Amino acid sequence: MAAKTDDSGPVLPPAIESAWGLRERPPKGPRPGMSVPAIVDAAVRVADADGLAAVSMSRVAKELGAATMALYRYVGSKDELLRLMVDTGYGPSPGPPAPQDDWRAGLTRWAWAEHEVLRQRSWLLHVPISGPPITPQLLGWMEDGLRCLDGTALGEGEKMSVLLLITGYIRNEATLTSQIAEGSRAAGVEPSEMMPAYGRLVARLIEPARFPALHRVLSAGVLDQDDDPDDEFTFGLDRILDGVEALIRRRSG
Amino acid sequence: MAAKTDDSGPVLPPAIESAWGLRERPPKGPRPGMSVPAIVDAAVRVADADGLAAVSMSRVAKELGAATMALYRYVGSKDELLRLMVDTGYGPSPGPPAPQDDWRAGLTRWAWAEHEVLRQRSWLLHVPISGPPITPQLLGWMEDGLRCLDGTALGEGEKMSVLLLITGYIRNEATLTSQIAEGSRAAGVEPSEMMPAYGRLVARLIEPARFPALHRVLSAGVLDQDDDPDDEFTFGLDRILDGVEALIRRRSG
DNA sequence: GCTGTTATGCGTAGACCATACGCAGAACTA
DNA sequence: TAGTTCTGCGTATGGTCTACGCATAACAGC
Repeated sequence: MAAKTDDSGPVLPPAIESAWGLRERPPKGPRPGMSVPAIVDAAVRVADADGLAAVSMSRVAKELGAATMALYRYVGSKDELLRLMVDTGYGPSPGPPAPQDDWRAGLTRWAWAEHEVLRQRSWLLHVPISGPPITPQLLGWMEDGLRCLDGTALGEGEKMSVLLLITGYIRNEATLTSQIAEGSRAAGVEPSEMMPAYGRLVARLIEPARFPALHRVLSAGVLDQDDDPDDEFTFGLDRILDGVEALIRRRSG
Repeated sequence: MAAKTDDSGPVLPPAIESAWGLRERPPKGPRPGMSVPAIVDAAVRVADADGLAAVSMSRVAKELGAATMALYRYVGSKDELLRLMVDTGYGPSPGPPAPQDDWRAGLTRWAWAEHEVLRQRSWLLHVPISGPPITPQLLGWMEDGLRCLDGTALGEGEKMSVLLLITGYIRNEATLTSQIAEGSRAAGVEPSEMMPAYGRLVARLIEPARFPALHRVLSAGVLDQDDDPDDEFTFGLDRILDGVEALIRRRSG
């Protein structure tokens, strides 16, 4: 977590302060042989290649040709490194909404951008997040999302709530999708066969009398057709945006 | 993950089959000194008391007065134990909707039930879930949720999607809430002071010119008032249900 | 240029963790 | 009674994070 408090408020770990550019190198002592960004980049490279589980301090150090313990001069703990990895992994935010976009078009574009990041870097979903965002790029994403709601009749608190709602949805959807992908790889099943296999398994386990609704869903073959995962994403997103739209209309009227 | 496949489809790990009551004790050999449920209960007890991080095989074994390796006669791996812990941790599902409830009232009650479970057992959120539910109680929750949508004009696939949307929202909301609680404990800050402290920290970090929308939210004091977390939950849930309602109306009309 | 201060790189070691393997003995069948 | 099979679990392997302390490098001030 972030934060001990002193008179000037909560205090950031050194490595995160340096991500904000708030830290100058002390004039004395030997020149550092590495840098926080180099370490974070190496860790991200490992995660991209072999998944988050492969990210150990020794593996990252090896990637850099350094000794394990050398890293601890730059990051306070592995948790801190993970936080910085998330910031780098998300990358720069997609930018403010285009001028011609209304709030819905803007948020949709924003949502797809996050969706795309999580699709390409599913290890981001496995990082145990331990608090609200405090790193520069993540706050950039938040800023750009909030801007989409500029000009709506929502209160500031409501804008934040809406954004939380949407980003939560995106993460959740991405988590489910990546679980299917990882599960199919682990079981050696074609990704397209994963949900049908799951459906058959559940059908064998449940008694129709005790699980009538579930049985009906399975009988309808819902899990057998492998529809485009993007359709599923669009479905949920549209439901949520419909709900937000209803709220905005109420506030406007 | 679940599943190797043979002719009869995916196959369950033994301990999970036994959770479905599909396994009789072999007639030979010494009588087992423990049981899968006893192990799972002990693990749940540890998680309830000291969090998921405290759940190690040796700690669970100690809880039972057994040797670490003895557990592996009952569960195939720690992952399997975690899966069973989730099933036990969720507990029995809240039951089918009351007859007088419409879909919205039913789903609202269902959502609050899951919300309550996750509030009391926040370690459930930290279990890395590795696939769709295959344990009895979890499928019971799914069944009861689906039943709330019986009688609506939604297709079976849409019902499932709606349920996924809602349960994802609940988990997400609970995750955020528990992060605040855990963060405040870790930092030694009053829970009610957590978000204000976060607000002050971000306000110090960001330049208003580069983060105008975020700055506006902070200036509005959104994070300073500690509103009832239940209100936040209600807000998001109502947004989503509004969206679902719009869909149902469209399908009906 | 010398000395004191401070930071870096990193080796060692400790405290955990999951779990593969194999053996002794218990409880059943034939 | 002999054979089979399953349980309990001791031992050992290889992995994790990270606390600590030492040698060395680079600067500041005299």
